[in-house]
Amino acid sequence: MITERRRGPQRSESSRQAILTAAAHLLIEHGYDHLTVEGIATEAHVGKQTIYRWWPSKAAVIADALAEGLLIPEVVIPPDSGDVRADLRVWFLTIFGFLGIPGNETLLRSLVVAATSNDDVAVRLDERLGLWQALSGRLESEQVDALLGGLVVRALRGGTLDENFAERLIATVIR
Amino acid sequence: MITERRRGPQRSESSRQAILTAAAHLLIEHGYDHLTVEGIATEAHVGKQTIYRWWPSKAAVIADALAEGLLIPEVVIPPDSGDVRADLRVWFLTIFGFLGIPGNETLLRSLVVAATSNDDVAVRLDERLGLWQALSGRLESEQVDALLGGLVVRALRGGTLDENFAERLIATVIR
Amino acid sequence: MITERRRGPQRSESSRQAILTAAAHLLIEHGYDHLTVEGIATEAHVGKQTIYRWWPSKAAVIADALAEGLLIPEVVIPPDSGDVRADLRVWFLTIFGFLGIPGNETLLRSLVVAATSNDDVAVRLDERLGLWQALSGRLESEQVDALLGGLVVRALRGGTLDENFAERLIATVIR
Amino acid sequence: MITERRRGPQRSESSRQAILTAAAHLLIEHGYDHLTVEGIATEAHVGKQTIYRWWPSKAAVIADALAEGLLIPEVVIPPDSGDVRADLRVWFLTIFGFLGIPGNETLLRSLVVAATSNDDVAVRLDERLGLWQALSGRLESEQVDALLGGLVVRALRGGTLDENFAERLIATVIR
DNA sequence: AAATAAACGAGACGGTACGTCAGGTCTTAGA
DNA sequence: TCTAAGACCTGACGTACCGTCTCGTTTATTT
Repeated sequence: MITERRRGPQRSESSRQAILTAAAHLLIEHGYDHLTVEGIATEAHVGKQTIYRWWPSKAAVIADALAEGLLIPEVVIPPDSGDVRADLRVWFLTIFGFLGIPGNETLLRSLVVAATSNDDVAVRLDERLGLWQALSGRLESEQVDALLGGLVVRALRGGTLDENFAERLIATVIR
Repeated sequence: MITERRRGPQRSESSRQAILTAAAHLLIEHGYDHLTVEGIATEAHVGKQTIYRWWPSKAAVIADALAEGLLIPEVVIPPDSGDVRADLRVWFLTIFGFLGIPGNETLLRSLVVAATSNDDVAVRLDERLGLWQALSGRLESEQVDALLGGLVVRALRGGTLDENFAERLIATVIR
Repeated sequence: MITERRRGPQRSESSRQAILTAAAHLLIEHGYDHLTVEGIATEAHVGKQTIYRWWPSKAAVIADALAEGLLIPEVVIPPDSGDVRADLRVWFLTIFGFLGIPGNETLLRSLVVAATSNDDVAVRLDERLGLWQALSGRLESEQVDALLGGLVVRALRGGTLDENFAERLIATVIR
Repeated sequence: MITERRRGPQRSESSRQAILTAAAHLLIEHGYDHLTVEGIATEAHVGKQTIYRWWPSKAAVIADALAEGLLIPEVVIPPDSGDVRADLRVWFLTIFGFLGIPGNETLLRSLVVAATSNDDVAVRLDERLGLWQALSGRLESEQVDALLGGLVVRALRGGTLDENFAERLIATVIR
């Protein structure tokens, strides 16, 4: 197979990385509103045009940063142990651990806003959370909606996210 | 007892109404981003300062517009018929009816973004949706979270919102 | 007569002065190209919009700075002594004195470029030079053209501007 | 004598021509400001670097375009008939003919701006106009300055350029 | 013939400035 | 003293070009 290569300079991988890293950092630090393309460009030591050349909007940059794992670490998707409730318990505790880190509640709000405004972000966020992959075929879609939605609503309301809540939410939705 | 009245003109009720109406109209028309204080002021034939004098942010204006019922009509909260599932079924269909109106999916996104960014909006939105009032004492909090979260996640994903989905979500969460 | 006054704040005279002063300074310092609206705004401690609100282009700002005498000092127009050649001799020497100051040859180039590109600047520059006022009615228009044009062409070519040249140019054109 | 030839391809004459032609066309069409190196490169189907490799600035490109006769056609310099005034009359009418073509007044402004900003352009423009060649040794330098300057000042002011004006300017300066 | 090197078209890069929009504050005249 | 109007400074938007640099190709001269 012939790899068709353009003539002329290739896209700079180092700039791409710098942009995504800067965007992730600024999102975590200052939130989605307050996130500016100029700020990203400055922090990444990059021209603004280099961002606009490759991404249509700052939301698209965030979507890529998500996909690269710069915002949410790889969620451990437990192997199918056969016991769905046990698998879910592990998943919830992982998420809770992440959300328990100071500042990450703000990050969650930013990501919800971004995902609500931009479908790409929504898709990447879903991938990151890994709930669908973990449960594909093992649960009905409305069960997944209820689990994920219940978690997010609880978190945004500032409710406590502990083992007890996980237990009760799982018990509510499964069976 | 003497009612202490300030000297000078009082707050103009007509301006207040004009501002809330304009804000609601512009939110529905153009979405939460693209909603600007200047735009509201212009549409309401009001000085910008008149907005800033009485509200700290555009989110606060939206919170008031919500409270006044300018964004979501009064949700019919069915009387406690004794049958929680039947009551929920009515509630879901009312909400689905509202979300089915063209443009209201965009409004939902705007409201989710606003509520995620601002607690006042979140509180007013909850009031409007009426789920908590309807079910206070009749369901566990994680059940309400699961129902509301499930609905919102489904709607934001663009999934179909019909009687069948309501039925299955209710069946999942209750019992 | 009733002076109809707008409601709201008036134009800030201090900002206007700061803008014109900054523009004059930057033009003298760096030349017409290299003169930027952003630079003027920064030096004048003024928002860019305040410039764009009142002037359509940087050329218009320069036209006003010229009119205010911030670029070329009041040219002494000698009273009509009856002897046109003597009056012209004084005028030329005044101009030569101005052009002899280091940096002012660059300023001349900037002004010629600005005047060539923008009619307002041309009119204000003419006013400042005062040749027309001084000689209205005493010379034919082609004589004035020849005197002014001859001076400018000579100056732009870098030719020496001294009493001798003035004498010869006057002798050429008058009589 | 050995012609020292580099190894590798020679400068492309077709690219050089395309660049000068494009520059001339764009200058005539859009004026000196609005003339961009990128625009020239695009119109000439040439890489930007090919321009920067051979010319230090866009002014230098214009100087070459002038020298090639792409902006001002060959001015017919009348043979020395012995009658300077008659020779000048012919020269003026030729120039007036050129300036009378619609769009060429704009071109004149562009050329004056370019010549004022860049000495090479000034030299090439002088060559093109041919006034100096025509009159070398027959007139004093201040006479040439007065003739050329008078013409340019008149033209830039938008004054009419006709036989009558030529006659009077010549009469003013010669004798 | 192979190796070498410069010129070419394309266009990505870090930047500067553009002209516009909006934010939140301040000022004025009128009610 | 509240209001409508709107000027002010600030800062971000998305675009246009700058002048430099980097590719992969083409072409002409050594070796």
